[in-house]
Amino acid sequence: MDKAARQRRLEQLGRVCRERGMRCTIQRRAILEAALELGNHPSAERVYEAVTPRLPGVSKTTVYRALESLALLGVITKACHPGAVARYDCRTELHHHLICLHCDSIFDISDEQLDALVVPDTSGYGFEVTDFKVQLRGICRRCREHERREEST
Amino acid sequence: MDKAARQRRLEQLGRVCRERGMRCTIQRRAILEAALELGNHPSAERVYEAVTPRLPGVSKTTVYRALESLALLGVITKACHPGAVARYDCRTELHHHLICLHCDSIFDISDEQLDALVVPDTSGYGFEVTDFKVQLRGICRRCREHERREEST
DNA sequence: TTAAGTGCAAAAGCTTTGCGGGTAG
DNA sequence: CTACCCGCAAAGCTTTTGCACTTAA
Repeated sequence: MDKAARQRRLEQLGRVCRERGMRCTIQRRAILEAALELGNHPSAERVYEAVTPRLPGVSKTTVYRALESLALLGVITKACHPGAVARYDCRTELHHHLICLHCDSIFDISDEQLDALVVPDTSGYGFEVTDFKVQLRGICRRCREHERREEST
Repeated sequence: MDKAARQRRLEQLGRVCRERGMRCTIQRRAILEAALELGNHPSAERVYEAVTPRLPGVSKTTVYRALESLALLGVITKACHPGAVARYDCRTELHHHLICLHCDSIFDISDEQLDALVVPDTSGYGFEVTDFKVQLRGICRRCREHERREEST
């Protein structure tokens, strides 16, 4: 994501905060910035590492709380993946995930056909769909190469 | 899932174990049985509770390890959802998930249109897709009713 | 027989909570 | 000014690990 785009996201944060009566603190701004620069579905831990240099002394608690707040505001979203750690997704536009069942990596993928998916009627379940995401599960390049190397020995 | 179906799954376990040189222990059988009876995407904790009465003294460690093994064997799969705890999915046939962003519940949904989804070419990423799943994200009936009740007060 | 699997206890993460003090609006 | 937010420390959960013992094949 380029600098201008990140700038726009920070402005979005300010706007959304005002709308919801939440504060746009330097911590939240810095944490959003760091998450945007990291890009690829960082864990809270990774974000913490990235924020520390630009905001020395920030606490891990704050990172957790800020990410939760940002997700609540809809500025980022919680990512869904197999495994234990919560991961965050900084892209808000519709996109999908390649999930490696071996190393738990997540890769973004954009595809018009996937976007055009027809969401079925879920009113029978009383369920209100707000969003959808396609998970393509399998093995990533790195893990495949690893496996091949092990087989050849 | 009815008794006959569960029986078939236990036989599947035996078969797959033999193929892969893994043992079909009473623990693994009991843990699979418990997971099948629970049905709805149980956490390791829930499975542990369900196994205990039928296999007193089983350790939580074993439940974790057995679920991991069962997933490795492909007898169950790890579910992917937003939130921290690992969840397991006992249905192996193609199906999709309604995910409540509020309470993290997962509901199964079957839909031919979703099943017919065209998996895009991911060879450019070096990624080999083995499986896919559509996540429809939103708010479940219960959480919606909760919200409505709170608003009216 | 014997390698894979299990139980126990303890450690290792990841995440949340309570509280006093700080600060954006 | 004051309600919201932060940092700290400590607790709470889930999950993993090391090791000696057991057991399925």
